[in-house]
Amino acid sequence: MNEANAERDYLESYRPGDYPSVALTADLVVFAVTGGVLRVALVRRGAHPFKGRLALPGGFVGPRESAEAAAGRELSEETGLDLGTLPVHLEQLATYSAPGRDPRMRVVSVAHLVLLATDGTSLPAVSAGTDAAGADWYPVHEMLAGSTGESLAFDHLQILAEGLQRLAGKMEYTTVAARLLPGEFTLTQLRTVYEAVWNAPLAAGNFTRKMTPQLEDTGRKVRASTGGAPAALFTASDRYIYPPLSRPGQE
Amino acid sequence: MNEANAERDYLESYRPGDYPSVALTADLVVFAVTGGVLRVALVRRGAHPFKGRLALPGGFVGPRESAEAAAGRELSEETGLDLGTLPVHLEQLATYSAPGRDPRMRVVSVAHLVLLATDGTSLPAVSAGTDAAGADWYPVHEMLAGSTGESLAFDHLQILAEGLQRLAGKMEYTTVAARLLPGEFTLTQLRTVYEAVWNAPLAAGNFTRKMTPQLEDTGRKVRASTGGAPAALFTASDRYIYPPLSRPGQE
DNA sequence: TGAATAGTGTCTGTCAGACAGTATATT
DNA sequence: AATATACTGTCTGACAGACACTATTCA
Repeated sequence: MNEANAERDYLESYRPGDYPSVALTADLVVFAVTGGVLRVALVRRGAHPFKGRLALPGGFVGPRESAEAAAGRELSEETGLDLGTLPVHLEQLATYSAPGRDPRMRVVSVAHLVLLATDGTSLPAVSAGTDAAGADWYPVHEMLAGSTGESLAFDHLQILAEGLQRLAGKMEYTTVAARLLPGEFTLTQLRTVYEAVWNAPLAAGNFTRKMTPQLEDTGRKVRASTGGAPAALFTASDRYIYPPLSRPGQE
Repeated sequence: MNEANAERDYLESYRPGDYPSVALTADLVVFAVTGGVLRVALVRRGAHPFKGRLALPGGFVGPRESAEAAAGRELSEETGLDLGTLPVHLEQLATYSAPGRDPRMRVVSVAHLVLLATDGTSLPAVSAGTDAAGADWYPVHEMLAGSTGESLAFDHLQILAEGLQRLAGKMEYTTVAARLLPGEFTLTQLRTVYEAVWNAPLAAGNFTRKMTPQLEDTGRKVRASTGGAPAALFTASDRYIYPPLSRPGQE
């Protein structure tokens, strides 16, 4: 009997044993920037445990899908956004598996970072999914500073903090911040995103000088509406910035 | 009935439903540097599927432990090393959940990055665990270049590649490379680690100048054994290097 | 003394940070 | 004209890269 036959016979005779099994969920840290403020989509829990508390949107990973696929599916179910049409950035953050993190049962969560493109003024409506009494956008830095009076369910505050850390760090050496803006944007819009995520002001002139060679110039300019020179429109391809941007207050 | 009672009653009446469940494993990317070469611990599979192929060590996550705890447990079971005594670096890498990645059943793997401290010349013995016909150390860059003639089981080649990428990247802005060395080490030893991981030579003089202020000087010097000036001994506390080191060939 | 290694000094080009100055638009 | 915004120019200090040089050990 050759190896291929041995392998096929093995697979046919195999019966899953009593391996420890866990329920797997995909949780979402969905970021968007409006009004110069970084915001995260949170749902108000309508059921126990943590009834009435805010939580990250998420749901169970199906038996025939990856965690990433589940995250994308949850995103469209909760927000009505379609990953296929919109250029939505989705990446895996980390997995949270501490025993007892969900008082009901053994739940392991694969957290994902999602960046929604907005024009900087309006936010897509988030709809409450199952088990949720409502959903809305909340300012990230205020949530983490605890100045909103709201606390998050489960270990979701930690997940939110690590999501922000990932985004803020990645913006130093990539152009991923552009995923929070429409396909074409001005340098001022991009700088606003950086300032919202880093929660620190940046010098406009130096930002232009550093960022311009990292972007594609469309050659067109935006119609100036507020008085002032018309700004050039850029597009971004995901690329590495080298040497990286320096973040104020990091040292 | 108040909220606390409602929550308690809910938990008591709760019965786990038919949520999709998965088997969860913790896989290990264990790195060590000897002879100026970055090596990874791999086991030879003794059972189907992928019998005879090399694979990352790992095992199931128990019902009452986190993925990190399982990774530490597997590490001592497979290598005989104790996380409690040795300063072993362990961090989560990523979670791999593609359906069909294990032909037997639904298995989701939380991969972990482990850095073992060595003196640069000898390697700790790795013992084969259950289901393994053997275990040994293999050169990472050769494995990834495919020049060893060995191929890895499952999606472990991708996990290995992402483990190397994480380590190489983190070494730019932290002193984590010191976790691959004993508690006290010389700048030449540390530079050797950088060169092994980055697979590129570094200018010794400039490396010293950049690295020295990031480390703690013990004030003592190593006994020179090869002829040459005695090198100063340093220790490292995990800290951020700002601005980061620049990696040759990154641009 | 010669070889090998550790560490410092020096020069140059690049770039970040600060900020002034210029250009182009709206009102 | 006044004002607001976009962008460029300029200066300075810091630092990376290259490399020469000195210092300290072993054989």
